Amino acid sequence: MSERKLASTNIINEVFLEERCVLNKVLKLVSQRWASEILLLIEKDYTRFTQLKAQLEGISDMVLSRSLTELIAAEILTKTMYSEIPVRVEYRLTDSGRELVQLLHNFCQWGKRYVETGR
Amino acid sequence: MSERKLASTNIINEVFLEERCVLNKVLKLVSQRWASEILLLIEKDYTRFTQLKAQLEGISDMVLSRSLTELIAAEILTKTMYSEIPVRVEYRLTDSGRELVQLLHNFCQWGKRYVETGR
DNA sequence: TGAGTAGCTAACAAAAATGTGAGTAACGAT
DNA sequence: ATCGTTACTCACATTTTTGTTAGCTACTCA
Repeated sequence: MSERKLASTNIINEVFLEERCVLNKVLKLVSQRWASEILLLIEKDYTRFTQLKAQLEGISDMVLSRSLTELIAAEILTKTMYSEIPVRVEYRLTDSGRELVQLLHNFCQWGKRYVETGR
Repeated sequence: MSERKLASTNIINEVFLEERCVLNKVLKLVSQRWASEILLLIEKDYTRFTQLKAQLEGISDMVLSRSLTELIAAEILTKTMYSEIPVRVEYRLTDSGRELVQLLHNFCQWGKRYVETGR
């Protein structure tokens, strides 16, 4: 309590882990709230903003938008805008995104076998 | 700003996702800070508290202890205490834990192929 | 002119995750 | 009697994640 830290230990630890194994970056990405569901929905062909929003009860425009932006930055999704009226925007999985979704399905199966016991 | 929420939207959304697919519970578990590294270290036979701590630069006793407790609660790890002097405690993977670690290796490989491009 | 549609964004607030610092137990060695 | 060891635990502070509210654009239809 005597001195202040210049960089938060929180970040130092995060960097330590991310440099130790890229796994930690991957987990951070997909474990963000809504991220995995968004990927699964897009895989099932819910490719538009409004379609995703309709499936994700409780999400706000802003939160959905922020999540999509992060997945695009990670090159897991692409965004295509069509000059129609009103505007149409489609989100799709990249090749790496498609592979990632397969890994998510594996986690899901693991969970069904070992977790599936109430909250 | 006019009214208070009885249950936080945060929790409502979390429950929505966890009920939608067990995947969300699994991700939450393994994406907790240090969790994946702890599992990988135990797989490599760093089974004691002090051994783990020595490998995880920057972690405090309390944080390591909390992480281990959560992994035990999820039945991914077991804890065995030996009445020696001083006390010896060993953490080991359960069967489901061993399977989970395999899935983590897959994620790691995905990351090596597609992320591995600086922070 | 006013309402509706699709898809956003910024500033801020609430909540959860993560970390700190000090303390504990039980025993052996000095 | 005090120190060192291993393996913790508690109350609380900090930082990050997640959500809220109120906007905006650009165009169409009535």
